[in-house]
Amino acid sequence: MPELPEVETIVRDLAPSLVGRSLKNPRLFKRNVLREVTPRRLLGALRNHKIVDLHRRAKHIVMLLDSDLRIVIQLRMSGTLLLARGKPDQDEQRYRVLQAEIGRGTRLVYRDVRRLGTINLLDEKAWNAYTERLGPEPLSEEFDPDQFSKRLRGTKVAIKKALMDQRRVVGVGNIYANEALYRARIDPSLRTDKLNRSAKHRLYEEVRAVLNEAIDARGTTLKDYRTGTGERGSFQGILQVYGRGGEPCLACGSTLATTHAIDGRATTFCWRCQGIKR
DNA sequence: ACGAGGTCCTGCGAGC
DNA sequence: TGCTCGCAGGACCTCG
Repeated sequence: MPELPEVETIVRDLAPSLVGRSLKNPRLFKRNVLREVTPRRLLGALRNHKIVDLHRRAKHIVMLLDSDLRIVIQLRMSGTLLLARGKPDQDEQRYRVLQAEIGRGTRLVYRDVRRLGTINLLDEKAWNAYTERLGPEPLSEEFDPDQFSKRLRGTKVAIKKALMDQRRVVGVGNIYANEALYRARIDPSLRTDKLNRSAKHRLYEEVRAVLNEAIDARGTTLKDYRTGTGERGSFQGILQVYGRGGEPCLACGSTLATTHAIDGRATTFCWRCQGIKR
């Protein structure tokens, strides 16, 4: 679930407690989230190095250590990284994947119900090679409508699928793709090469607006997502289309529809506002 | 270059 | 109550 706003919220919450610190007693409970790295190497890196920076790139949490190594966490569907104190509750015990102590009775916990998330340990070269394949950050200052337009070139896939393609632009997943397309009044199934200049410009604006608003609301909690301090986000109460199939459109009152025709993912839209032929 | 579909996982609600 | 099925925020792969 976590998309850009959720990952950004977690990183902002955790950075003050983690940067400049080293972790103690790291423990790995489930090993199938590890990709290229072995448990031994991961735990060794956590044990022996201070955290010098924590930031977000795309939907990844990047923890830079005081070597050229970084621990890269991709939360995917149900991963969450948070600080916990006191006795771990049942859920934590059941779903924790990795944890480490940061002192004063506080621990850093990576929990993941479905364990589709991934943890990697990459040196600078491997990280650069990886991140170069990803698209630009939609909230960066350099990201302008022109760059967005260029990124959408050369494909006939549905605009919703292109928007979620992390090689074109990063950070947008199913929830915010639905929201941005609705807000920009664009048919999610429209071929990307058929979007006119004005539609692309509206989409650019709405992608940025919805991501910023979701960050302000500390993310969308449908089920598993928690902020870095273990709380629920609040954007789920502000969603206009996602999860509202069968309910009235907030703008025109038409009944919102849900389809799985685009890439097999739930797409909810308004026939009238998004100009879709029945 | 594209769409379709499978894969990694567990939980949950619907339907019987 | 208990079962089976399909679906859930993501990203990767193969096949035709």
